Amino acid sequence: MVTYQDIARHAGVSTATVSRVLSGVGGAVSDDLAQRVRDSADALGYRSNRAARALRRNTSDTIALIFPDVEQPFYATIARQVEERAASRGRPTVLCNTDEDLEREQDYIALMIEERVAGVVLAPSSEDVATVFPLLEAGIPVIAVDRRLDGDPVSSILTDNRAGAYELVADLLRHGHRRIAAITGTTVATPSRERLEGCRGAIAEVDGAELIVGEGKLRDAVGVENTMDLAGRLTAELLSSWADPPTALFCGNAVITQGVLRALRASRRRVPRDVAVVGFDDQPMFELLTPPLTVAAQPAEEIGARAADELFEHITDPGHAPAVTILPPELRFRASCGGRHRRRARDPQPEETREGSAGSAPATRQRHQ
Amino acid sequence: MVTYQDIARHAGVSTATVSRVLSGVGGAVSDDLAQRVRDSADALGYRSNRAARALRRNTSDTIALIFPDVEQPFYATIARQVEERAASRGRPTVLCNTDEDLEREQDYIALMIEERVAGVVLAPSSEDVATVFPLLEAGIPVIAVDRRLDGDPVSSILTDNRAGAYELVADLLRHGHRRIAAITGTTVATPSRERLEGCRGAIAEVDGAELIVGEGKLRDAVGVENTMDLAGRLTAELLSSWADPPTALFCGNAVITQGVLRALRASRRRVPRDVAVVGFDDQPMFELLTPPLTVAAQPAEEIGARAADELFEHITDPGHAPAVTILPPELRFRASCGGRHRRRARDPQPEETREGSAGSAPATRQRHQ
DNA sequence: CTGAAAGCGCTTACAG
DNA sequence: CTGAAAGCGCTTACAG
Repeated sequence: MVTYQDIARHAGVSTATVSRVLSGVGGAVSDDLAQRVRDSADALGYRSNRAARALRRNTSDTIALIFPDVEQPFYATIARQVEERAASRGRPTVLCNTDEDLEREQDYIALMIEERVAGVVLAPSSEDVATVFPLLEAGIPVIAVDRRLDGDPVSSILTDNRAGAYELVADLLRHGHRRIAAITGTTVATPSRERLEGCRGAIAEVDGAELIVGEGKLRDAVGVENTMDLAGRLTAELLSSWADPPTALFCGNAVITQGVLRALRASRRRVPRDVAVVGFDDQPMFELLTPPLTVAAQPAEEIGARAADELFEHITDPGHAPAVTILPPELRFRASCGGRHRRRARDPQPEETREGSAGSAPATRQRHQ
Repeated sequence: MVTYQDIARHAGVSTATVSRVLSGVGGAVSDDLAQRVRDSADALGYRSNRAARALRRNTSDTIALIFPDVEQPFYATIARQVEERAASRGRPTVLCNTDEDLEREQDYIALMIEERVAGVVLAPSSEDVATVFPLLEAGIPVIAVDRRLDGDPVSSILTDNRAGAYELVADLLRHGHRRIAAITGTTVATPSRERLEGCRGAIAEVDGAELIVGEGKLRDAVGVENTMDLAGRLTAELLSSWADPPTALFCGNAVITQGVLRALRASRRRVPRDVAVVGFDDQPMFELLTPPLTVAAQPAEEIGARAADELFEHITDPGHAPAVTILPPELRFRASCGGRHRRRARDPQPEETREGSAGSAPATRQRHQ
């Protein structure tokens, strides 16, 4: 193993000079010496030792991702964006999946502190600020994505969940639906809470409209397959065990949507004839279903890109003030709520797609002092 | 910051004893002292410093994932499995996306060596063994997934690509198709190469059958959206620019399948009436399409689980011999190749699903010395 | 601009 | 079983 010692001897300089040249910090070095150091490093086949650097600097270059589950495409996209930006700066990215388990979240946070990571992109499983205390205490910058924390102690970047859910339910109401069931995940975290608020807001504006909330039942959902199954089971219950079953379903995210659609297929129910369906989150295949699904698409790439950019700003400037960024979802009205877009499956027509943005475009940004 | 020094003073022992107790290695310690050390560590709120440990041991606990793209569900599933198993051992997992770019792959490997990672799970972008030389030279265990390297210098875990592709194309042939186009990604890596071989094998058994290979055009595909677009464009070309266009399409993976289906929808082509489609890889939504899609599903979870288990064995026992594990895909014959399963879209019936395993179940395992 | 030297927090022969 | 002490490969005041 080649060390600074070896390079210093080879180039006839001190290890301090080697460090200044190869790490790029600690002051200027004359062009002459710098070149000699680089040549010696190349000649000897030097490879840096990041552990030694991290020990000395008391921080690594690593960026941590703490998410519920990278198997969910929404988080995979964010992970991809952050990782790409970190890599371009020579920073490794660590991946942690919490499955919405608060204890695992705490364990991962402790582990990341032991790793002295340079920063964390976190989709917290609750809005309890205590979650991030250890990180803030350790002086590690945190950006929340998809979710926020009480009082917004750190920057958050998320979709306008209320607006997206409101528009989806409003579309169901416009199509005449009055009994609408919302199937969402754990309501402890931001998305379910805000999306339900959006649903309720739309419902409240129409006389006789009613929202059936299938919340909570998915609280123990772990993993994509399991979540789909639980969503499907809940769907079956809702549609069969009520004297007056809902005529439309609001699905809280893409995984739930898939579980719901699978359950409807299994019980031979047709969309939208038997029951209308709208969903938060889009997926490439949702457009190819018969009928195509009406959804609110989240700007996942932009959330990831902004999270990375903002995290690097906080790393560079620890005094950087936290801000909450709320990005508008893209409403994609297709044919799954019935009426307007309905057509015979055997006679496909080009689908009308009304695309629009909900919420105050392009983004709401709140600065905190 | 609390260090071993502080704990040693507090407990009235040496730092060597503290290390033996808290790291669990370096020899036995009397119960009495051990308890005092643990109590002191708790009392002082000790947090370990993994950089210091890594520097001293000359290896970190970290497991590295080097994949084309975690946005592809297949890799996300593997990442999830490995990460989960690493976490249960207190090991962080680093995520690297190469986009099949050989230079980025080399850069990531160099970075992982700088990190002194404990092991690597790699889906190499080529079969060139030179890829893993630096890792092997650095004494870092490597497991290849989804792909192999020439001469199999390291353990590999992958699907029986030939068998899966063979069965899919054989089903198309059984349905009377004779001009079949294969749309695959880069052919430098194992999956495309082996899947094409499987296609050719089935074609060769039927007189007058012909395989049109749409390979290579997707070589520069970067990212999920871009790959879908390129696959779609290639589909449009194949179906329109030929005097005698193919009547069936073999899609090399789930991303390509989605791009192909999107292009068929855009050009108002119906499956299987206008063109039959089969795909390697399954997705929850593929079953809900009209008609449901015939696919060869990969055991992604098992690949990830086995990769993790085998990697830990190599870390524990550096002499562990490399082995190639080939897992059978699950053939899911649905209705997208026409005939048998065809039904009117407005009159859904429970679909017949013939599930079977191709290849020599349960797994082929070759030991190398 | 450059170097000598201390030290980051651990681990590990070595001696007892 | 336990401790004194060296040292892993860097970085960084400090002095010149």
